[in-house]
Amino acid sequence: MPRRTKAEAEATREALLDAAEEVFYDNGVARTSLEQIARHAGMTRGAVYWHFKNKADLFHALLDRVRMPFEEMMDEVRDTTDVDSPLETLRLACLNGLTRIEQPKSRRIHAILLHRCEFFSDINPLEMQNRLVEECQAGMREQFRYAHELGLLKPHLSPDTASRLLQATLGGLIHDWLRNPERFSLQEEGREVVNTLFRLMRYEP
Amino acid sequence: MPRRTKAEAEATREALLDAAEEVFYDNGVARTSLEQIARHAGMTRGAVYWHFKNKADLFHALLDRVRMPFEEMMDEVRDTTDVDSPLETLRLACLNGLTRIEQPKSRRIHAILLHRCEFFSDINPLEMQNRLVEECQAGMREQFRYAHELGLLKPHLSPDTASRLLQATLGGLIHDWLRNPERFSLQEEGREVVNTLFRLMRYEP
DNA sequence: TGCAGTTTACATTCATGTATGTATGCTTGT
DNA sequence: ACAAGCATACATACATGAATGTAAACTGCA
Repeated sequence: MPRRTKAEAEATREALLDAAEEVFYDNGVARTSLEQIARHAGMTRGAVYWHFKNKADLFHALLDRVRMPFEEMMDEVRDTTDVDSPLETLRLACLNGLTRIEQPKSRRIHAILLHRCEFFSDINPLEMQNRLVEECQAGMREQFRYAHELGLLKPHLSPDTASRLLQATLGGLIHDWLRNPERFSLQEEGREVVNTLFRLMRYEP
Repeated sequence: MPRRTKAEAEATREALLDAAEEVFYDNGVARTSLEQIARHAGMTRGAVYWHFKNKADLFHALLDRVRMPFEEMMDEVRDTTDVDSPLETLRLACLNGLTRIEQPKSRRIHAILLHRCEFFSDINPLEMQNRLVEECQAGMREQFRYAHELGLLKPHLSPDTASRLLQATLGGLIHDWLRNPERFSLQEEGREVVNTLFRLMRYEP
């Protein structure tokens, strides 16, 4: 019995994406068939092929639902708090990122992108990861340069190295946690690591 | 034309593993068929099925060729240099690790494990990664505790946090680099990041 | 000659894409 | 206002190709 109205159709589209997200997360992208996804959403493959061109198209649609650019996170911090130090803004944005990635939806998507998909058809997850990372890196470097000009960084700590260090640490933290969320708490140990790193980088006479 | 002697058979086994390594690296594990691997080694699937039970078995054999435990790296450093500070030993071991992972063989295997395989049949790459990481983490924590007792760590920097920080940074660095080795040099920027982190953690009156 | 090593041939499974069927909603002419 | 006709939103059926595993045939050393 087909859904008819526009709203209902949109609902099944979302249901299919939700289903894909869960099944991808549980079984990996390569191992899940469109049949599995459809069944998990209470539909058949016909519905999938109606809403999406193919598996790759569905995958793109999945990622589009959760993308959160770095710059927006910085802006968000600046809007909601009144710190004027770039280092503090950056630190809060990082903590913010950790919190976001704990949300089930965001967490599943990132886990899929990082650990549960290889390249297939026209999709290269490594390129996607790279885009995210480089964008993030650029934003961080800008803040660190600003902090450097203000003399807020430890002497002999170049903005470039600082941004690479933070980038690596954050990336590693998220990788590790997504790989096994039970191993440690992002909100406790994770924040502690980030705060510690900033404390080490900040110049205090 | 079948290979006959034991040595020749062993050679084709290695050739098959080499082929698998390359094709897995280029196309991902899921997307490569045993046929592709065999052809790439100048053989047919029959040879593969003679030497390995199936794809999963071949995959295990691949990983077994390059495993390098953390403890051994620490021992290696202690043997070849004469530093008595745990922090220095640790730092050198890390730099050592960066150098090792640049070797084509090691680099390909790790890239496959981190970025080019999802779970399939009885294989769960995430578990394998976890084993490596936890083992490494335990070793680092031990060294940091020792350094802490000797008063070598910055005040307010707990050994646990320090080890988590280093672990995350190293992991992130390696992830980032393996994802796109052209983006930066492990030997230059990578070492610089590690050295900087140790400089920040070390206590110097 | 027997057997380790390798090829070839074959049966099976399974996912994909597409074509077709169909029921419902929407629109338009009157 | 209300059918007729068309578009939408699916389900079903089928054709295809690709990968797997296995069994049987082959080949040359021992």
